[in-house]
Amino acid sequence: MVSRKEVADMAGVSVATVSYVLNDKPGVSDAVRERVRYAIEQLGYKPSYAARALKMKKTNCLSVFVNYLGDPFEAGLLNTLEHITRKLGYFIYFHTYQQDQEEDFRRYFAGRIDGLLLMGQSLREETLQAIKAEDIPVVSIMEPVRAQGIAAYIDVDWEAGMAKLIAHLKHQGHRKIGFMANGDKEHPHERRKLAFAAAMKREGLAVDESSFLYGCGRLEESQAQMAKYLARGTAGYHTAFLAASDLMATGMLAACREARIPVPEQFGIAGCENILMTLQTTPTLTVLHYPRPEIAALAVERMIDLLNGEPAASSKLETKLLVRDSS
Amino acid sequence: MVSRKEVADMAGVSVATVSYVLNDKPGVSDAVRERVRYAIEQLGYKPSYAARALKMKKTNCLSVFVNYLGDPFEAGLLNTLEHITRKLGYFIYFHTYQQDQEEDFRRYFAGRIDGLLLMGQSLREETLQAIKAEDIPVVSIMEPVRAQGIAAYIDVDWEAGMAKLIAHLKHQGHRKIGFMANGDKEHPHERRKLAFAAAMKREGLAVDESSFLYGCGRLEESQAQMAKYLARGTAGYHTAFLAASDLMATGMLAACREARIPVPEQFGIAGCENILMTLQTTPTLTVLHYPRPEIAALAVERMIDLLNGEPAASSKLETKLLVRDSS
DNA sequence: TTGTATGCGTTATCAA
DNA sequence: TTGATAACGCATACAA
Repeated sequence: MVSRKEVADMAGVSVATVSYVLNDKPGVSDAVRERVRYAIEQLGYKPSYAARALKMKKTNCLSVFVNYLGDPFEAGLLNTLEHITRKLGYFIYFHTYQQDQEEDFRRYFAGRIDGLLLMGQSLREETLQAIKAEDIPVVSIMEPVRAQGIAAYIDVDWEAGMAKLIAHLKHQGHRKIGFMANGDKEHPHERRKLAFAAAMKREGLAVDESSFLYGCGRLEESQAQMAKYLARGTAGYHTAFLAASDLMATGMLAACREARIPVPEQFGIAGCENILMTLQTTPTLTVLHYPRPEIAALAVERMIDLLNGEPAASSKLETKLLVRDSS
Repeated sequence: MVSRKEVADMAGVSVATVSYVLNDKPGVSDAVRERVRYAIEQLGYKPSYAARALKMKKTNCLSVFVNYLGDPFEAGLLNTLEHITRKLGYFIYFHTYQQDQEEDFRRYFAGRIDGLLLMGQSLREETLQAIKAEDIPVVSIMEPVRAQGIAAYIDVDWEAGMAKLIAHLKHQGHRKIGFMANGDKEHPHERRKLAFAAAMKREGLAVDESSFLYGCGRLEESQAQMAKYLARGTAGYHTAFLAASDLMATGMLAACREARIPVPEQFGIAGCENILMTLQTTPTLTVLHYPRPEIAALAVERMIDLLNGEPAASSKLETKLLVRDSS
C-alpha cells in the first residue's frame, strides 16, 4: 500500500503539494505538477478511501436495499440507479433487505454511506432512528406501506393505474375480478393491493377476502396458487385476475396453460409493471407500464437534493395501460 | 455524529477505556464497563467505520461483481453468499460488472474492501494489477474463461456435466444437437459452450458453427433467436438443443410452444443450472443440477482462507443430471 | 485496572 | 508557489 508520503518523497515535495495536484487545486507550478504526476504514476499510488472518508465525513457511497436480487422488475430499477449514480461519482451498493436482518444493518450506517435508497420497504422505528442520528438521507422508490418518517419517495399513482386496468376489464365484460397479492403486508406490493381494492370499490365492483390469492411475489408460487384455485372447481367465479407483479401474472398464465383454460377467452389476466418478459409470454400480457428509468432517475435526483441539504419532496408519476393479448 | 470522546466524558473515563469496553478487552472493572455501556446506550454512539478501517487496514467488506442483477441463477448464488458472509461479520456489496466500467472500479479497491468475489468474469490485466497492488484476494465462482492470475475458483466440472446431458440425449436417439450460447466470449457462459463442444466431440457427434445460436443469456433474446431458427424451415436439422443457461432454455421452450412444435416429441431441450423456474415450465425442463449453495459456501470458505494468508486453491464439484419432461 | 500518547492517510489552515 | 502541521475517530503499546 503506497501512501501519499512516498509520492511526496519521490517527487521531492511535501504531502500537501501532492494533495493539491490530486485535487486539481490551482497554484501549483506546471513543473511540480508534472513531477508529482509522474511519481503517482510510477508508484501506482491510489488515495486511501478510508482516510479520505474519515477526514471529509463523506463516503461518496450510496446503499440500496433490494427486496430480492433476482427480481426482473427491481433489476430494471437497479440498472438505472447504478448507471446514473456512477456517472455522478458515487459508488452504489446493493444488499438484499429482510426485516429480520435490520439489526445487522444498524451499525452499518455510521460512516459508511452518504445515503440510503429503499425499494418500498417499511423500516423499523429503531432503524429509522439510527439513520436519522447519522443524518443519512433516505429516498424510497415506491411509497412505503407504512408512511413513517420517510418524506421522500418516488412512485406511480397506483390507484389511478389500477382504476385504468379495472375499467379496461370492466369494458371487456368482467365483473368478478381477483388479485394475486404478495401476502407479506410489509412488502411494497401491499400498496398495489390496497390500490386495487380502492379502485374496485370506486368502480362499484365487489372485493372481499375471496378476491385475493397470495403468490409471495414469485412466479412459481403464484402459478401453484392459481393452479390450486382453478382446480377447486369454483373456476369461473372470477373471470379475470390482476397481479401485484408481472412475474406473478406470468405464473398465472402458466397455470392457465397447464389447466387448458384459454386466455383471454375464458379468463383475463394482467400485470402492472411491464417487464420485458411480458412481451414474450403466450399470450402477451396486458400490463400497466411502470416507468422504471424515469422513476430511478428521479430518485437519484431527490437523493442528490437531500445530500445538498435541500428539503425532501415526493413525486408520483403516471402509469400507462398497454392492452395486449391476455385480456 | 457522537464520537468516542463524548462517551468517555459522560462515563468519566478515558477514550482508551471506551475502546476496551467496545472491543470486549479483558481487564476492565465491571463497574466501569457498566458505566461505559450506559453512556454508549444513552448517547446512541456507533463507532465510525471509516476511522476503524483506516486504523486497522481492514474494512470487513467484501465486494461481488455480478453479471446481471436480475438473473435468477446468479441470485441463488448471491443469497447464499450474503447469508454466510453476514454471519461471519462481513458486509457484502453487489455491483453489476461490465467490461467497459472496469476503469471506474480501479480506484475502488484502495481501502474499501478486503476481498473481491467474481462470478466468472475475466478482468483486464490492468485491473488485476491494481487488485494485486492492494493485496486484495480474489475468488471466482465459475472458472474465468481466460485463466489469468486468478488462482482460486469454484465451479462444477462442465465437461463432465455436458457429457452427461449429451449421453442422455444420444440415448434418446438425438444425433444433431445444438447449443444456445451467450455470444459474449468473455461471459462465463462461454466456458459451458466450450465444454459442450468438447463433450460432443468425445461422443463422436458433429459440432460446427451451425450448431450454435446466441441468446445473450436472456430469455427474450433466446426465444427470439429460436423462433427465427424454427421459422427458417431448416427446422428438424437439429433435433435437440442445450442451453448455456436455464433462462435461455426456457426461452427456447416458449419459442417451440409458439411455433407449435411439440417438446419433447419433436424436439428435445435441456438446461444446465436447475433454477426453480425449470420445474414450472410446460413441459418441465431437463437440466443439469448446479449446486449453488454448496458452491457459494465453498467460495466464501476460500475467501476466508485467503484473507488469513493461506494459499489459494480451486475446486470443481459434480453436477447431477435431472431428466424431466423436455427431453 | 485505567490513562497517555502515537499513528493510520487524508484535507485544509496558516505561514513562509 | 510550497511546506508544516493540526485535526478526523479509532486501536494499542506503554506508563501509571
